Amino acid sequence: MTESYRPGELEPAIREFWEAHDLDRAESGGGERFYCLSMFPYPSGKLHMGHMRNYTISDVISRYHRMQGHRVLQPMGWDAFGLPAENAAMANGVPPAKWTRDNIEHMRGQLQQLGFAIDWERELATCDPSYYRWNQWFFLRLLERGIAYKKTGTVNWDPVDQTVLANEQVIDGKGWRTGAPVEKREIPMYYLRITDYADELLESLDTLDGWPERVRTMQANWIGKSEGAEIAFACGLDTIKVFTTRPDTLMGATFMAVAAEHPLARQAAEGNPELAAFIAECQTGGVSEADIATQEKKGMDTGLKAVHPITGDELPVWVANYVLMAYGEGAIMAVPGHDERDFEFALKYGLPIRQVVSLPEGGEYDDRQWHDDYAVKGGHLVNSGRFDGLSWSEGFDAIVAELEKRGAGHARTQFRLRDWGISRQRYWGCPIPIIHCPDCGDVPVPDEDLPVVLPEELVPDGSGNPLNHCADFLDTPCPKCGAAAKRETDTMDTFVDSSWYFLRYTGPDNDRAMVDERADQWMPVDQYIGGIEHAILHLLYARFWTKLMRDEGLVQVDEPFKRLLTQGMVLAETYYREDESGRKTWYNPADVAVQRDGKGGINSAVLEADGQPVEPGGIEKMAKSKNNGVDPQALVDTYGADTVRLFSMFAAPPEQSLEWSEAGVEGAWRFLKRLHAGVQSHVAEGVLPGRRPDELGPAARELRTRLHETIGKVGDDMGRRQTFNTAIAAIMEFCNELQRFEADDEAARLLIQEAWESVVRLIAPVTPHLAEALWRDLGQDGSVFEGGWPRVDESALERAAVTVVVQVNGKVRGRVEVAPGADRDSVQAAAMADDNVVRHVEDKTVRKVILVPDKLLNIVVG
RNA sequence: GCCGGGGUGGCGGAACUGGUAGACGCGCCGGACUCAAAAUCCGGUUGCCGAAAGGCAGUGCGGGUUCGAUUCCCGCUCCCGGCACCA
Repeated sequence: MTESYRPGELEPAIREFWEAHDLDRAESGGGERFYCLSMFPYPSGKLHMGHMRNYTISDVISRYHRMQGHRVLQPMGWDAFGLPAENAAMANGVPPAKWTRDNIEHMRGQLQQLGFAIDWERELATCDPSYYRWNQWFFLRLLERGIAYKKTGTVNWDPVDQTVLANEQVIDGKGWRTGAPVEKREIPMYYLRITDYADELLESLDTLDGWPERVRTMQANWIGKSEGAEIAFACGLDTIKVFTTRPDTLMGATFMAVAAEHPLARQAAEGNPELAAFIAECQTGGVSEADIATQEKKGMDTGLKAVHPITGDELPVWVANYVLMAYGEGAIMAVPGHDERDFEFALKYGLPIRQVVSLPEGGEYDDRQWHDDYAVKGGHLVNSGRFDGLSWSEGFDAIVAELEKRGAGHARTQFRLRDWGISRQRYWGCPIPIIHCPDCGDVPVPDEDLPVVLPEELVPDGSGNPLNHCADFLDTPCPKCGAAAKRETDTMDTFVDSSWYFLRYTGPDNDRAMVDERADQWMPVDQYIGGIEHAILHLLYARFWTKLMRDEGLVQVDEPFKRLLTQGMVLAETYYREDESGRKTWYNPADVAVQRDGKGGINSAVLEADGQPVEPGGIEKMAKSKNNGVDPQALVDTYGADTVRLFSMFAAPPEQSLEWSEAGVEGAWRFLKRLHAGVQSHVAEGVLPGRRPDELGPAARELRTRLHETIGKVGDDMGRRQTFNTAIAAIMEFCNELQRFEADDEAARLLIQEAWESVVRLIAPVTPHLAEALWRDLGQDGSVFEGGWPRVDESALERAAVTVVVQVNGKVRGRVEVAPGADRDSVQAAAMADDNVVRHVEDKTVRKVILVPDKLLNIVVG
């Protein structure tokens, strides 16, 4: 009588065993160090499927490396500051600190139930003063070095709540709570000079060969290095400076456009109420680039004239809403002939459009209809006076040289990347350690007074930062002169917190330094895993911060993350009902019963609670707004952690989005039951640990070949390719073969023992609890994670014959068995013994025969 | 709008360097076991034609390169991620 698989009993017992043997500690064990890091979670309340997936990937990689004999660090912490805690506080009246810490408690318990080999002694939370004091300390160093500086920046302003809004809180140009049209407002903020590092951040992308190409491309485009020219246009007594990537088109500049915030626009508006009104109109709406880039292009003539630096022509100066103050100089020379946005604007306002570069592919230029060819770099200059006939690149150089001669411009490199504004007008964040003194100005908090501790009992109400009304925090003597002064109430962008947490994990207990020598021992992170949505901002800031810490002499690494895996999103079906006013109520998929037709399509969906129908709303990213988050906890309770882990690794490759499916979880559960039963039935006949078979019959030899092919494939999939879905598929496939195999002698039983020992080790990174239990059932001592990774026996891979596919004109017509390495003529001869092949070849002339050795033969006839 | 990625059976996906399209799993169909059901086990399952052998079509759409294209190239389309204050 064999035991059945009961994860509810098995899993906690196995976790106790791990804990008793200290298996999850990074410092335990020997071997090379391997730092496996997952993006730490925001403690939003409950673990969601995205977390589950992220940490399972990380755990599979960690355990795989542990089995390779490495000393693995897999830490965990909490990205604990941020907006959702303030929103929860407004909704429930609970201070963000309490809400956050309660969530951490709950989520830590959930993570522990999933059996992740996390070194919990290194746990950290960014809202703890012991962590954020080092944000403050380092900020002061950056201030000393001139990397941190103060200037104004544009924010979304809700005129009713009198508060700054995050981009997320601006919906269709209106405040999310008040519905009031949002305004742009200029306020003073602290910035970090990330642009000083733009070149290095761009160039060292080339060294990151363990990163996905798409992430490197996105970062390179974000940094956006472009070679061009800075050109000065005289405008009365002022000068309008512009940057252009196409100085070769200078002779086609027909007007100038400046941002609404540009000083010249302001100046021109003083005597021009119509223009002032237009500029005010430009001040409405959100500040996000997506909003600005999609809004209708609008502009107004300022009446000012700029002088073309070469022709001396007067160009009208317009204010245009598509010119960004934050990019370049806040002004452009408009070349409608060769820039799509300028073209569209010129067409709308009847401004001249002039072709100055011929089309590279020839063809007619039509100034009523834009074609993408007009912006292509190529062709030669036309309508450009003495520059006519030069190629576009010769024209580029000649015009820049001419501008330099006249003192009106020079070649320049421009980055799209802007300096990083880190000030947030919010309570639940790391206080910026500055004191404002009426006499001394902005005074840095002295190091010995750090940390500036955030009061934790405040409850924000939506109308601004409660720190502004908290006298205990606000009032403090000036460190310089001792006079009454006020603390800065802005807090830091939470991206600051997440830009160096991976360094703190290496020495979280150090209360005298930000990091110590242990950082250099563990860094760089060997494997980083996180959502693709972080491909640009977080990863760029973390790279930047690492370089800042390097330049401060705190660490030696240039780049923090050697290898990066960007996991896809977790998606789920959405369901809703619409009321008369068109307002949608979203229902959680777990509460909806779906009837499917015979072919698998959805017939009907009803809410289980009332049996009434709900509408399917499509498959979307699991999110609160659509109420389609599936709680992993319920699944863990039903099936155990191993089943949920197995499904989430099996359902899709890690980089792709994953559609949640309860039915798929059932499949994973069935496989584990079969695996358990298979091992048990072998064990029931007696275990034979450590012995290997020799003399095997043909069927057994084939099974052993398949076993060692599987070991090779799974190792490659888990290590090099990181396609855990195909690794699991290969294990399942082999198990199917193994369970069909019947042992008829001692050697075959030894093979079955070898096979189960190998299967258990191959699956161990994915389903660690079950694997650990089965390892012991197979008569092994100690932990499966200390038992090593199975080795491929090369001699088992040799086969007597291979199957070669035979094609005629590219269509499969047969298969032949030949000796490995058989040459073209002998494979062709074998193929001509196949009736079906002969039928397609006879009566025709063989024109060509192509052999892909051991795989395919294509006979081309005609 | 700009940058990046994706689209393959009823569904999730596989096919790694241009070489058998659909591995593995789900679902469905049939069968075994059972008084019955569940669980489990066995078989089938891209579509069309065919009793079968086999044939034809087929990887979002339109074209191209090649003996051979899911894979490479050109054009389109739809979906997803990011766009600097969501994290």
